[in-house]
Amino acid sequence: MKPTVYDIARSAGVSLATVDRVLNGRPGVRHVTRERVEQAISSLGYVRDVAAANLAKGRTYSFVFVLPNYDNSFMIGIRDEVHAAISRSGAERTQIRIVEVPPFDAAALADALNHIVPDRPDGVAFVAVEGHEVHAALAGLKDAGIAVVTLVSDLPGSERDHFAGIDNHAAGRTAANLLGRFTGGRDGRIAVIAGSMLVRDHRERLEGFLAVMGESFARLDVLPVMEARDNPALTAEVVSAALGRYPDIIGLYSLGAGNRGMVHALREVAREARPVVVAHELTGTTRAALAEDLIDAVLNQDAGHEVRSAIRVLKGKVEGLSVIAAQERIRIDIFLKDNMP
Amino acid sequence: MKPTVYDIARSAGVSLATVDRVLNGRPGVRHVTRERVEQAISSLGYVRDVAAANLAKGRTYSFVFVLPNYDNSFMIGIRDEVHAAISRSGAERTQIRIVEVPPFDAAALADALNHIVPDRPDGVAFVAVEGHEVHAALAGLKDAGIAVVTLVSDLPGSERDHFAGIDNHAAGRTAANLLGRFTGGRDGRIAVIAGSMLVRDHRERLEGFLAVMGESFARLDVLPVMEARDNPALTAEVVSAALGRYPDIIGLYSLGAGNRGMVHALREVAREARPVVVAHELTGTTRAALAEDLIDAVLNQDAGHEVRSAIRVLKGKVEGLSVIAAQERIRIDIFLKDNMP
DNA sequence: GATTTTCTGATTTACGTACCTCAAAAACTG
DNA sequence: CAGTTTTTGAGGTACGTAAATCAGAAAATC
Repeated sequence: MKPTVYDIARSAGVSLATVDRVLNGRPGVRHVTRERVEQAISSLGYVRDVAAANLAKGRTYSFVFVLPNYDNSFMIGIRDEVHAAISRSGAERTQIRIVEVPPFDAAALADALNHIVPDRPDGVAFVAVEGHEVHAALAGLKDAGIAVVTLVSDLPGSERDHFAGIDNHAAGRTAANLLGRFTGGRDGRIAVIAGSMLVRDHRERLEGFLAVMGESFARLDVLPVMEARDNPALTAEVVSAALGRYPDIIGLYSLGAGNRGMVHALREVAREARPVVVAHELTGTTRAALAEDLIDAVLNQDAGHEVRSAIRVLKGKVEGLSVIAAQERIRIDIFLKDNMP
Repeated sequence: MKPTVYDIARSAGVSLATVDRVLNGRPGVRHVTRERVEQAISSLGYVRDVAAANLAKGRTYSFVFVLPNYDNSFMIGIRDEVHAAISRSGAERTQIRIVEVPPFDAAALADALNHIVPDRPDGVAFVAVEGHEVHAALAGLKDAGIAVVTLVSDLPGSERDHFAGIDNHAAGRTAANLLGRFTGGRDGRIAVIAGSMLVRDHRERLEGFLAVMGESFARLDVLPVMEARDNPALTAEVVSAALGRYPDIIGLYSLGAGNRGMVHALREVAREARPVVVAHELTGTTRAALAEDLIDAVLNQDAGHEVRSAIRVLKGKVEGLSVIAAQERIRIDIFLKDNMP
C-alpha cells in the first residue's frame, strides 16, 4: 500500500501537523524534528498524491497567454493549441486567458503586459518582441511575483524564467546542411527569403544558415537576404523576381512565413529547373508542397509542444520547482515527404 | 466557479444519488430523468474532476511491460523509460511491472504472456515477435479482458488494441530519400545492413527503402542486404568486408542496431572515401558519430514517447476511451548533427 | 525560577467524487 | 386496488492532502 502522511507521522513518531509543516515548508519545526520526518519520508518512499493535494488545495492556477493577432498558419496553430489547453484546463485546475496584441509592436506588447499586472495571474507567456519597453514590462511582471515564459521568440538578457521555443541558430544551421547536401555538389546560387531582419528568430536562423554555408558549402553563393514581411503576395513577387534574374539559383531557404506565396512562385518554374527548397513550419501549404515535391524539406517547431511546455514550466514555477531543461527542450523537427506526420 | 455534482443535482431538480447514477452509468434511472440530468450536465458545462474521481475511486491501474532482455542501446532506452514511468507511477495511480524475456523468441514471449493472465493486470504492453503462439497468447489476454498494446514492433492481424511505434515502411522510405539526395547525383553502390530479416521492423524498413530507391534513385545500385544480427562485432566485420570488396559504395543504410561496429569500421576509411551513412536510433554511439561526420543522418523513434503513449493508451482503454490516433502517432525523427537534441 | 518564545500535538474541516445503504415515492402489474 | 417492481432521495463514509485552531510541551531568555 502506498504510504500516506499518516504513515510518516507514525514512523517518525510525530504528529500529522508536524508532517504537514515539513511537507509544505511551513515554519515552526526544529531542525532535528524536521530531519526525522524527512528521514521517514525517504525511508518509506513517500510520494505526495498530487491529485489529492490539488483537491485539498483547491487552488487553480491562472495564466495569461499574450499572442500576436497575426494570421499566418503557425500563429494560428499556436492559438489553437492554447485554446486546446484551455478546453483541457478544467480538469487540470488551470485557468488560461488569451490576450491578443498587434504583431511586431513592442510598445503594444509592453502595454498589454503592464495591463496584466493588476490581475495578478500566476504566470504569463508571451511571444517576445525586442524593445526596452518590453524589458521594463517584463521586470514589472517579475516584481509582482508573476512567472514569465517567452514563447516562440525569446527575449535574451531579460529575467524571463524560461524560453519555450527552438534554438533558431541551430535551425538555420540545419537548413544549410540540408540545402547544401541536397544540391549535391553542384555550384550555384542560394536565395534566402526572410520575414524581417528586425525579428530575432529570423536573424538567428540566418546567422546559423550563413555560418554553415561558409564553413561547409563555399561552392554555393548565397544571395543577400530578401525580406518579404511574411506576406504571401510579396513573397511570391520577390521569389519570382529572384528566380528570373538569377537562372542559376539552385537552392532556396525560406526562413519565415509567407510560404504560400513562395509555393505559388515555384509552381511557375519548370520541374527540371526548380531549386532545392527548405522552408519552416509544417502547415497546410508546406505539407502539400512537400507532397508535390515543390519543397524538399520543412523544419518545424511543434506548436503543441511549445504551448504545453510553457504551461508546464509556469505551473512548475508557481509550485517552486525548477525547470528540467532537457525535458523542456523543443526539438527542431525535419520533415521530408516520407516522414510527414 | 467550476460546477460540481451538487450543482447538477440542483439544476436538474434531482438528488445527488441520481446524478451519480447517471454519471457513472449505473442502472435504475428512468429515461426522462436521465435526459434531464444530462441536459443539466451539458448546460452547466460540467466536467468531472478527474483528480477527485481517482481519489475517490482509489483504484490503481496495473500494467505489465514485457520487454526483451536485449542489450542494445535502444532497448536499454526503452527499459529506462519504463523505469522512469514506474518512478512516476506513484503519483499517477498506476502500477507498472516489467517482465523480461529472451529476444526474438516467440515461444518464450508467448509463455510470458500466458503467465501474466492469472495476475489479471489491467493492461499489457509487449514488443511483438511473430509467431502463432504469440497470436494465441494475445487472444488469451484479450479474452481475460486485458488491454493489449504492442510496443516498437507490431503484430499485424492480431487483436492488439494499439501499436505504439513508428511506421517502419515510412522510415525506410525516408532513409532512402535522404541517402539518395545526400549522395548528390553520383552513381555507385549502396550497402544495406540489417539485424535480421526475420524481424518485421527490419523487413518493413527494407521494403520502404528499396521502394524509394527503385522509384527515385535508379542510378544507385543497392547491394543485397547484409544481416549482422544487431551484433556490433559482426557488423564491423560485414561492413569492412563490403567496403573492401566494393570500392564504389557511396552510401550505407544501417537499419538495425549494432551501429557501434559500423562506426568502428567507418573510422578505418579515409575521410574522402567515406560513404554517406544513414542509421537508426539516436544513441551515444550514433550521436558521437553524427558529431564526427561519420554518420550523416540518424532516424529515431523516441523511446520515451513510445512508452508514455503505450501507458496513455492502456489507461484510456481501461477507462473505456477510444484512442485518438493522431495524438498517439509516433514520429520518425530525423537528426543531423545540427539539430541533435 | 519565572517568563517568553519556539515547537509540537490533537483535532477538525474542506476539497469533489464514488459508492454504499435504507427508506420512501412513484410507476407499473394484474 | 393491492401488490410488486422500479426509480428516486437522503444521508453517510471514504479517498489523501492542506490548512487552520488551540492547547500544551519544550526550549531559550532573563
